[in-house]
Amino acid sequence: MNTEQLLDHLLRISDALAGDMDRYLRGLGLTPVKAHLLWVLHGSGAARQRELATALGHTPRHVTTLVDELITAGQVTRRPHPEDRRAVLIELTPAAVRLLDEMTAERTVLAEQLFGHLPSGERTQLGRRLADLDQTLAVLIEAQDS
Amino acid sequence: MNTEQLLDHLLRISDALAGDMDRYLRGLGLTPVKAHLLWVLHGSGAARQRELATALGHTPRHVTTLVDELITAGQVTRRPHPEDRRAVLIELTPAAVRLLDEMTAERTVLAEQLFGHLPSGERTQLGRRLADLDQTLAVLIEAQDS
DNA sequence: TATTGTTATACTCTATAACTATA
DNA sequence: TATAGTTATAGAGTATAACAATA
Repeated sequence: MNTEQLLDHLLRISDALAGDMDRYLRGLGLTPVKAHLLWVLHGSGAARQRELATALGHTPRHVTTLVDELITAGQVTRRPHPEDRRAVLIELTPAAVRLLDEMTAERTVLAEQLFGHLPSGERTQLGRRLADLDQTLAVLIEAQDS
Repeated sequence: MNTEQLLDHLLRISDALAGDMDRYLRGLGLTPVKAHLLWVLHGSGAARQRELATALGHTPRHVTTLVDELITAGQVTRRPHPEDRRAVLIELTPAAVRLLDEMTAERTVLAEQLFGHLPSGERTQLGRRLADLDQTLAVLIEAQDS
């Protein structure tokens, strides 16, 4: 098997995975960016919109829109920052926490479907390869950015 | 290494790969769909817009827009279908053929950067795993669609 | 003077529907 | 009556710039 065939497989897998994720998120009424925003909040607890914008790599203006829509959907709340009257704090609602739990469970199922049948030794080996690829790509992209 | 860690790596690789492709295509003045359209033409030769719409999974209306823009960019031409006066035939220009050649070369380089260092035996083994994943995902997605 | 977030505006990508010319 | 493609229109997602309130 030559390197181009390997890349070909990898690209097809990426496409399928991304498409699958997108469909799943749409089914929950989330765009990929909104889901990302919820995950960021899940990890950090309450956050300013400015912080969310930085974490997501989007404009503050865009975060305003996202937060507005997530509030309408009942997944986050906005409240004044106790110490900085310019800022607001965004927090997950209990409904969003439940949603994220469900997404985590779904992800566990997918992981099991994809890799569950591999014997432990092969899992380890595949893990090494994937970590390696992950790393190589990060380096390549870093290099391009400069 | 557990299955979730494997999925985690795979998702990060997918993201990086998709982002990298997108940036590269933007640099060439192409959106992912336009690049796809050019590849379809590369494979099929001249084609009707209706055929392109089906191949890309998009609406005929959208193909009209894409073709308009690709004509402006000098990458395809539109000419009347010789036998069906309702239809038009879309063809690649020599400039587009050169562009696709360049993209192919770029892809070869990436494949080599990602997998070139692997000894042949490990390449074969990784190839099997990836083909397997590819297949598993296809089955899962098929199942969801029904 | 700098920062947080919002109002106003616009651009890109994609979709639906109605229509014209032809089969 | 059905098909190929276009005109008209609209929606989602994202960006820039100008601005108000606060630091």
